[in-house]
Amino acid sequence: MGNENSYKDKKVITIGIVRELTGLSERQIRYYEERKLLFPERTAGGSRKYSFSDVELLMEIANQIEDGVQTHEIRKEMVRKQKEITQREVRNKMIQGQLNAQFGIRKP
Amino acid sequence: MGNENSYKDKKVITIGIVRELTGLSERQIRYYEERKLLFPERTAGGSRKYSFSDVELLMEIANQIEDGVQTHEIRKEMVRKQKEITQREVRNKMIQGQLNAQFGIRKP
DNA sequence: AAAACGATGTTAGATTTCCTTACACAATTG
DNA sequence: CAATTGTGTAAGGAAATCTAACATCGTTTT
Repeated sequence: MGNENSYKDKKVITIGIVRELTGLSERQIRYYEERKLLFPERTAGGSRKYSFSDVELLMEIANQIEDGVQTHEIRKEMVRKQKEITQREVRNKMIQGQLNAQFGIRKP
Repeated sequence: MGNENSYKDKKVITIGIVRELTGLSERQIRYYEERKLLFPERTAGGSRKYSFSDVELLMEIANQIEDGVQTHEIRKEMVRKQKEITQREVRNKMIQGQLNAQFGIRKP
């Protein structure tokens, strides 16, 4: 269940490299953060750190922007998708709870 | 055959992050490069860029050093292993060539 | 023993990278 | 028309990185 996605999601890439990888300007990258489309971490000194997932996300964002979609719309869709995922997880957890109640608890 | 290793081998991590990830000092990281144990790329401005593979390699190096192995020995072993791999590849390529010669060429 | 080597720390000064804030402006939206 | 959106650019400062050099100290070689 836990992903061996250790690399893809690790926040280790500075904004300059992200610029190189995506072709976006630093201004754009920071702006999309301001619009709450992605959430880089920070070094102790305050520099942003991104993951490969972030890079991929940025490229998708860039495509949507190019198609005339506004950041606000992009965000709405992202939140919607995330809610879906979270709800599925909650449901699964509940089902798991039921199963544990029925079969998981053995008398000693 | 080609690895979907797009992330692991991509050189995108600056030395400060590598320091955090490995616990080594920047001095050490640069020194091991001087001893030809790893080969970061550079940004346009000259900053070093490492991959996750490099980070893993650095941790292995750190272990060996701790065991009293010298960089020179580490390098010899690395070269040996690499030669092995290369030779296997050459062999495979030759075999592939033979197979193509026998079966790959069809008359039209 | 003296000299050389190996591994690492530290310092210094220069350069690069990154940060925030602010202003500008064109295009789109309400 | 007023507000919002998306982006560029500039300024000034702080953080991160670079190279080169010198210092230390343990180990190896001569």
